[in-house]
Parts: sequence; C-alpha cells; structure tokens
Amino acid sequence: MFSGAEQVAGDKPPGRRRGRRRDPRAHQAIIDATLEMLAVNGYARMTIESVAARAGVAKTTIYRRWPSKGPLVTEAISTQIHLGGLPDTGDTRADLGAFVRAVIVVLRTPMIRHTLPGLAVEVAGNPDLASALTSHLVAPKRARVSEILDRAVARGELEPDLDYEIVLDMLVGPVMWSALVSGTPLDDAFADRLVDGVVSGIERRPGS
Amino acid sequence: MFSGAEQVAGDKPPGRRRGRRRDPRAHQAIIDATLEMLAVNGYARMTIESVAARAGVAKTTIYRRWPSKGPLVTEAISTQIHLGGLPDTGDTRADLGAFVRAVIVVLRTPMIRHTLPGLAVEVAGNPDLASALTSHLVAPKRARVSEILDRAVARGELEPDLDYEIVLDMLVGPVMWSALVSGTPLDDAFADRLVDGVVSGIERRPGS
Amino acid sequence: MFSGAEQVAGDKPPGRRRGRRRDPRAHQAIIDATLEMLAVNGYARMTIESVAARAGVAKTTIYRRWPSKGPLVTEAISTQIHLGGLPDTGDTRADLGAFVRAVIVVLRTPMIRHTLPGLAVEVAGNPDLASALTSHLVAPKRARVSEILDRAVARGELEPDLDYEIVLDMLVGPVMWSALVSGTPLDDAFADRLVDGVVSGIERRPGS
Amino acid sequence: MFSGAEQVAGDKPPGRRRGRRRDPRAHQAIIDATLEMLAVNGYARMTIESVAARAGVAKTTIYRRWPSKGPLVTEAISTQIHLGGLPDTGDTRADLGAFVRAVIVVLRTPMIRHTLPGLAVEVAGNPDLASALTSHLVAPKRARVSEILDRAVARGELEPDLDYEIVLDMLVGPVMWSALVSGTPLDDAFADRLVDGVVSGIERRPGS
DNA sequence: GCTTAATCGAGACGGTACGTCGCGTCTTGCA
DNA sequence: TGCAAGACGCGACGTACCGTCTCGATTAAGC
Repeated sequence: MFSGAEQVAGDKPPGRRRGRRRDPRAHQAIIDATLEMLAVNGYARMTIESVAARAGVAKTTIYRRWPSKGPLVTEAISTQIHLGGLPDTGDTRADLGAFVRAVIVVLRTPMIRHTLPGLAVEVAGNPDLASALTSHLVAPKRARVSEILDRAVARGELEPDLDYEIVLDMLVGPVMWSALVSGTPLDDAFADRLVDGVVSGIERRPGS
Repeated sequence: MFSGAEQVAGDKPPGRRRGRRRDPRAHQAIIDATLEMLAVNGYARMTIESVAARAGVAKTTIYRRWPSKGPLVTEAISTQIHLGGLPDTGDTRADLGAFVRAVIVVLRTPMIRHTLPGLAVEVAGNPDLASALTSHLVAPKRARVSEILDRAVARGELEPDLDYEIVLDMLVGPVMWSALVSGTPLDDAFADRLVDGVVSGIERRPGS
Repeated sequence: MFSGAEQVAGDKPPGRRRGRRRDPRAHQAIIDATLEMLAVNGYARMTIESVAARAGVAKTTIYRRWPSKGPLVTEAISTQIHLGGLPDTGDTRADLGAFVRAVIVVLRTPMIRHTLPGLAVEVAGNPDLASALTSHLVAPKRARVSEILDRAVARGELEPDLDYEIVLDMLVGPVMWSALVSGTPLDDAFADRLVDGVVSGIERRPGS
Repeated sequence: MFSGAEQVAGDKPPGRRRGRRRDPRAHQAIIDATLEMLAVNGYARMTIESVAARAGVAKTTIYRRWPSKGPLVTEAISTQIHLGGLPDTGDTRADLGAFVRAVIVVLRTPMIRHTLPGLAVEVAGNPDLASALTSHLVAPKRARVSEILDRAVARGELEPDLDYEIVLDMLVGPVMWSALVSGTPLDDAFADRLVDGVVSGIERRPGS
C-alpha cells in the first residue's frame, strides 16, 4: 500500500561520483545537533545556523544534504520514532491499547512535542515534505494498526469491510489533539477510554 | 465550567485611563489586514511588517496591542470562527454529524488551514497563548457538544457518567489530524463514518 | 555691540494671555533634568523623552516651550556658564591669563565637555541657534576680553588699531581645540604658554 | 613621535584568514556613498541605511566593517584631507601662512564643515575614536608644522626649546573655532593676521 | 458664577532608523 | 570534489525616539 521508498534527504542522484566523498561523521553530527536544538528550542526557534555551529560543521555542508529545515527535521526525528514491537495478545482492545500507549509515549517526549506542530506548518505548504513525513511517520503506524485489525477481522470481531483509514484517524487524531491543543492528560486511562470508545462506541447498549 | 472571559490581547487593565485612547479603527484595520495576509501567505510567511503596511498603521501600533504574532493571529481568527446555530433534531447521530460537518467547514477555509498549524507551533511553547486559544476556540465547541450529549443522556441514549471530554477529543481530533497530517479527505462521508464509529464503535454486533 | 535680547526659548508672543499660565516649576524642572541628562549621557544621547520622564513632565510641556533639542540645551547650559568677575591687575598678561583660566574651568566641567560639540553640530545647520549661542556664550566672553584690551591700549601696551576679534579667536580657539580634539592638557601651564605666545609671539627677540 | 599606523576601521586581526575575503569594491562604494551623504545632509542627518542604499550594499556589510557611524565617517573624510605639499620659502611667516591657508581650504569644504562638529560629538564620548581621529587628521598637520618650525629654529629665528604643541594649537585652534562657532570670516586676511599674531605677538614693540 | 481659553499629565499615533538575526548563496584555501 | 570559514544581499525583527495629536482635569481672566 505504501512503498516506503521516498527520499527524506540528500542522497546524491545515482550518477558517477568523483572527488572527495561526503563525510558520514558530518552527517551524524548534524542529525545529533538538530535533535539537541529541537529539544532545547523547539521547531520554530531552531536555526540552521545554530545546528551548524553545534555540529562543528559549515552551513554549506548542511545545505548540500538537505534543501531546508523541514526535511532535515523530518529525518532527524524519524530516527527517534520507533513504536517498538507490539505484542499479539489475541485481544483487540489490548492490542489497540498497546498501540495507543506507544503513540502516547512518543508524543510525550519533549522534543517530539516541540517539533511536530512546527513540521505541520511546513507540511501545510509543502506537498513533498508532506509525503515524506507521511511515509516515514504515518505509514509505519498505519501498518501496525492494519495488522491488529487484520487479526481481529480474522477472529470475526470486526466487519471485513471496515474502513481502516478512519480507524487510524480515530486512534491517532485524538491523541495528537490532546497533546497539542485540548490538553486532556495523556495517560493510560485516556488510552483505555479512547480504545473503549472506538471499539464499543459511546452508545448505551441494551444488555450492558 | 469555562468562563470564556480571558483576554486574548491588548486590553489595558481597567484602572484609570488617561491620555489619548486607542483608536478602534486602527484595531479593526489590523485584524482585517492580518486575516488578509494569513489567507495569502499562511502563518509562517505572514509578517508584522506587511500587516502594518496593509492596515495603514505603524508597526508600533501593532506592538502596543499585541506582544507578538501568536496572540494577534489568535484574536484575528477567533473573530472568524462561528460554528453557527446547531439544530436539535432529536437524533444524536444527526446532531453530532451536524457538529462535525460544521467543524470541517471551518477547517476547509484556506485561511484557517494555512493558519492553524502555525498557531500550534506557538502554542507548544507558550502556555498563555495556549489558554487563550483554548478559551476562544475550543471552549465554544465543547459547549456545543455538551448540549448535544446532555440531550442524548436525557433521552436515555447515553450513559449518564459518560466522559464528555474524551468524546470531544474523539470528534475533533480525527478531523484536525486529517486536515493537517493524514490527508484523509474531509467530506460528508468522513463525517458520517466518524460519527458512526464514535457512537456505535467499530466492533461487530451480534445482531447486526 | 550685542543686545543680549534674543530669545533663547519659548516666551509667548506679546498678545493678550488668557487661561492657565505656564507653570514656572515645570520650566525649572525641565532645565534641571536637561542638565542632569547632559552630564550623564552627553549631548548626542540625551533625549527629550528622558528629560520629560526625569522632570516628571509631559513631552508636550517641553515642546510648548522649546522647538527642539538645540535651543533647550542652549538655555540649560547658558544658566551654568558664568565667567565670574575678572580682576583688573594692571598687568595685561595676568588679566588675560585669568580670562583663559576661567574659560578652561568652564570647559573642564564634564557636562560642558559632553555638550559643546553636540551644540556645534546643531549650530552648523541652524543659523538661529547659532546666533542664540553666540549671544549667550560668546558675546560675554568677548566683552571681558574687550575690557582687558581696552585697558592695555590705554596703558600704551597695545596698538590702538588692534583687531580684537582675532585676539579673542587666538585665546579661545586653542582652548576649545585642546579640549575637544588635540588633547593637550588644559592646565595653568597651558594658559601661561598660550597667553605668552599671544602677547609676545613665538619669534626670537634680539634682546632676549 | 606619532606612528600613524593605527587602524581606523574594520581590518581583521592579522591571524589566519579563511573563508571569503571582504570585497574591496564594497568597501570603496561605502566610503564614496558616505561622502556623498555627508555632503548632502551633514553628519547628524546621515544614516547608515541611506549609505547602504546609495552604495548598493547590505546594511550588514557596513556593520561588519565599522561598528558605528563615527569610525565610518572618520575613515571617509580622512581619505579627503590632504594638505598637499607645502613649499619651503625660507620665510617662516610665509610657510606658516601657507599651512594655515591649507587648513582653511579644507575647513571651507561644505562636506567637511557639515561633518567635523558631528565627529567632535562622537569623539567626546569615545576615546578610541578620538585617537583614530587624532592619528589620521591631526598628526599629519603636526608633522607639517614641525618641519616648518625645525627650519626656522635652524635659521635661528626661533628658540630651540619652543613648545611645538602649543604652536600647533595656536594655529589650528582659532581656525576651527572661527569655522564652527565664532563665525569670523576665514579668508587670507584672517590667515595673515593669525600668523602675524602667533609669530610677533600682539604686544607693541618699542622699535616698531 | 459662568464661560472660555490655555496648560498640565498621560499616552496613543504615524514615522524613521536603529542594530541584530537568520536566511540561502557565494568565494577561498586546504585536504 | 568536500569541507570549514566566513562575506554577501536580503528581509524582517522588535525597540527607541521623534514630533504631533487627542484626552480629561486644572486653573485663571473676562464677562
């Protein structure tokens, strides 16, 4: 469904390469410095200039690899987001709960919290960045949820024609919204109530 | 529950006012110019300088009222967001659907779409702005949903101890998420599926 | 020779006056504050705004009396410059020496030293101010020197057709120049050498 | 006695220079533009902004080289002041007269007249600038006068222990004073009377 | 006493220029 | 070629003062 093959950043096009090769230590130093500056200042106040200084690298060395702030940050934070292995418990609620909790853990990282909305700004006016971000950050989550839902469908707990997209939106959207705007505390109770709502609905059941 | 009385910007404390009063026409011209520049350039590329020029006002006149871009934009867009009157159809799904559609209409405005993520950046590092934004933009929505849920509880369709907060998060979060990041098309079908999911859950029902 | 009747500042034209009279305490407070700010910051960094604040007075109250910084400062420092009574010793060198020393005393006041060149800037582009400054600061000195020279002529020590103007320039110019630019120390030795040079010339005399 | 080697501005310390070198054309364009703006507006109304615009250069390029207006102007006008070769006539009065007339020519240049008092303001509060100004503008004059006096001493016309400093002050001070404040016309007659006064004194001579 | 006019403090207003920051591009000399 | 260094043109920042203009509150003088 999603190729996962997009470039986030600065690999040279395939043509023959001559002359001095790019220093991989510079690359890593830049990524590290980017993460540091993001954690300290947040997205809006992070500057290429400060990243270069922190990394002990010339500005040109950064611009040679990434065209602008957005892709650099995307690559930097994509190195930090691993949902980790999610268990197959055989219980849909438990599986989805584990997923939501994993997302919450990521969003509670100060660096991530400082950074994501800034990325969203860029995304709003930059389709290339949008697809890069999507493929690196959203697609993997989508895959996780798809697996969980596939298993639930196989167990007969969910309708086979369920719209997976909207389920993902219903699980991730509220978490993001709470993290960024509404301020609802992001804890295990939140995760449970959310999963419960998504699975069972809020409607009163005759037999409950 | 929510007073709604916070100041977004530049009202002087009520104490004795002496000297020339602030010109309300300047105030309005600034708000109008801000909205124009937001629509044209989006949040990140909107500059105070251009707003001042467009409004025919000195930069200092803007800084005298708002300390920075964030609060100015908050006030400007808060003048533009009216969910309008929501009908009482007697049907919970229909009422919530009308609410979600109203939110979608707002988020599809180009100006709003250009602006909200930028605001989110500021919010991430500025608690004052966060509470201002919450009280002006989020609280009114919360009130609308509360009314709908109150009526549904009264009809016996929902449990009386339902957590309203999370319902709001579940309705608004996915819409914001889709608008900003995931790119799921925001149309009536989306609204219907979302409301359906929230009300009934995704779980397969014995009798369905 | 010089009337001394020029206006330095803001007396109203003679016409009938009704309404509230100008507060002389405000006038004095402004002059005092001006002198303070001059002493602290020098001419260039003195601002009308700071003078108003220091004097506890509105800016308009200053502008009502003085059209700009130059005349205000002129009036302020002209209250500070009194050469004092110069003695008639019967000895031309002693008399002129006393005059030069008095000028030196004035120019060594920090406030004066900070202020005079700034005034010169204004003077360079403002003939009205130039004549005000001349009449308040230069004319009195001229008068003093004229008296001394008159007495010397009467004693037969100087030629009757001596050009008084250039003598004044030769006495005051070097002192100003040393104070502002060349940095030659302004002490009694300087005064003595200067007077000696002016009176006797630098030329070697046969009989000396 | 005076090295003449002080820096007026913006030369980097001698250490290893890496990176792009400063563009000498920009340097020259800035100096030229500065002189133009000085001639038109005088010191006080000359702005860095207008100089940058006139020179076709970014403001930062100016600030990179000169910390402020004072040193910039000092360097600019120091390129304009050449007393020219002074003749050795064998006659002390003629030599000094030529020197004074050369100074007068410089001070009658509109740009110089507009500029010098402004510089004096800066000098009054900035010792670094003072020494720069001294070494570039005053020291060369001092050298000229020294040569003239040396020759006169060699001819036996002046005492060998004459204080050269005060002679310089006595020649330059009155000219500056007349130019800036007293308003005595600066013409050849002034030069003659001044030199005569300095050489012979104002005192009546028995045999004259 | 009432009117009228000027002054007072405070402070908003349209401006101009400031000096700084960061951008993304462009040399320069070494590796 | 890559790289560190750093100058460059540029755009915007947020601030400081400028000199002018309301305001409401005093404070006389003339009616």
